[in-house]
Amino acid sequence: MNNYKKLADLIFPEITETIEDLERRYPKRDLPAGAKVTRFAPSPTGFLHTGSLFASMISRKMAKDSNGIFYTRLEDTDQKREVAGSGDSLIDQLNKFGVTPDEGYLGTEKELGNYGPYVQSQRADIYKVVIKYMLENNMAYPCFCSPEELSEMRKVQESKKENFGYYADYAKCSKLSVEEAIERIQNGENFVIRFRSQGDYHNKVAIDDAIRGHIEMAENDQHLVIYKSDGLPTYHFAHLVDDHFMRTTHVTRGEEWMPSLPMHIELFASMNWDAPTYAHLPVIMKLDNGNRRKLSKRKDLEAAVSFFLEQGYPIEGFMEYLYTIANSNYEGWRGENPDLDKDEFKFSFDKMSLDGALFDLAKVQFLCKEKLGRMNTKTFAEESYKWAKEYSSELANLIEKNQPFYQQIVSIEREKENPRKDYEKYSDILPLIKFFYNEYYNEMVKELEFPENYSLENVKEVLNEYVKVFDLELSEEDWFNQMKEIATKCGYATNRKDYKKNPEAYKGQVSDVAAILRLVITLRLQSPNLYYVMKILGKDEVSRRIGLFL
RNA sequence: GGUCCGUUGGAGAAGUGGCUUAACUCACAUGCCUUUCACGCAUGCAUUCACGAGUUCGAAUCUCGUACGGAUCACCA
Repeated sequence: MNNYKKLADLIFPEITETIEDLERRYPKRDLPAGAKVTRFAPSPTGFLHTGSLFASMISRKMAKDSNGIFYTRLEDTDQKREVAGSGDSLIDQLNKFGVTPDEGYLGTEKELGNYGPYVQSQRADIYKVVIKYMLENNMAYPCFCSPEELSEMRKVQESKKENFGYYADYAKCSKLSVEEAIERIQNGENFVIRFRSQGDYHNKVAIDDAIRGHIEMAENDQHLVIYKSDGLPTYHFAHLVDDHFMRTTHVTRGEEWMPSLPMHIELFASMNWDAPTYAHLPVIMKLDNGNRRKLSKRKDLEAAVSFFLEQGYPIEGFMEYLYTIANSNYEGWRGENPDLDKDEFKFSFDKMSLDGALFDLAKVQFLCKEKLGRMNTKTFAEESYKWAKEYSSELANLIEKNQPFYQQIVSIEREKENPRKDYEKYSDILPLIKFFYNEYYNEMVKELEFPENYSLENVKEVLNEYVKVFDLELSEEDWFNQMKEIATKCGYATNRKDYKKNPEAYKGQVSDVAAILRLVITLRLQSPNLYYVMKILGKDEVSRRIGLFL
């Protein structure tokens, strides 16, 4: 037995499986030509980030468009940062946005597929098989350097203006003999395992990125840690092993990973494995004091996907926005195909921009207003109720009290060519429809004040005239003719042109007459079409409200 | 400090040497329509593509330099 093997057996005596065993256990996937296998691999450190949703949405779409597989994997190798329960909420939120995995981690104790386990902390033995192999072949070695030594080393490098890290002559433990390593381990010293890089910083590696095209970077020469003292692998090593054995073809991830690309390339090459195709996605940005920076969960509400859920932005509208920043030709396609499902659009990597888009809430709002405005009444009522049950008990109670009434309210100026678009999110509903409900009206009415240009006498005069002819059975046209008659009687112009021509001759115009009625009935200067509002409130309630003022 | 990436209006962008007097979408402004608001319609909003130099009959598009912005350099992912 050679000494490398002895070292490997000393560290991992329990591991008897080989790489070949793993290759057999996780065979190449049987998929149609060109099918992409993609993944979303979050760490359970909090809630779903908008940038992560963006990346996972693209991964899923790429797989779907090619009849491939999109799977999820939980990267929980950092126990310190782990937030209990966040794995489940990650999956839950992903599903809410329609980014549903075909395979993989589906929540605690739930997974689907033959390439698992899909939770990294449960894959320790798999990683160990590969590390043992690397140890046996002197591709990796134990390192006994303490954190203090390492930070000391970094200070030296900083002062000498050299590259930071564990490489070349700085890689002290790479120079240790196997015999010495064995001895120190037998003495119970703490250690990690590092990859023995063969790279030379002065050479270049050529890499093809699916989005950025051909790039050249310096070769990796860092002896990175692959196995931590807690027995778990680092990200880089888990990426190598998992994406190989899960047979990932395309790794789509944020551009913050670009600098570690040479490292990953070397890792794959050292094992003689084909590296996946990489696609480094632009990061969504935000303007902060004139500078762009990454959307930050700490500073920006929009960075957490839960914000949009809580506010009640319609999922479809929000995803529409993500699509427009993902592929530059999407908006044009949407313009030509307003009625097709967005899934029918085919994504391509070369229509992705290279620098990150500034997150544009105004555009999200526009798209959401579009979606909500064009929903039919039934869907709108259902969806808003679904939202209310989860996020606004106040609205939910109101709806439950009288569902048909609620449907009528939200049906105003809906299901027509140019529908009304006054909601951008479900949380906008309640404040805008409160006045329909007596319990709110009776409270709010106490605070009503007429604007200066409506004197008390004028208000009374108009209301008195209206009471005389009050009739809700009329057609909209006849109803409006009543308004005009009242206008004439009380000294208002019946149309805008007359008033503009000779403003001195009138108290105002019909719109002022309508405004008086509107104020009394809705307590607001703006409301949906008054005629419909009154019809929905009904004769009794409308006369009650007018009566209150007279 | 090293390395990599990027730079077309307020935002997203099209454009890859002449068809560009720089598409389209959002925002903004003005006007029209209108019982208010929202909708809708119309018009306006980069004489110029970060800057400088070069190549060319011709450059937003090619080359070089400068500036600016971003990412990253952990036993975090």
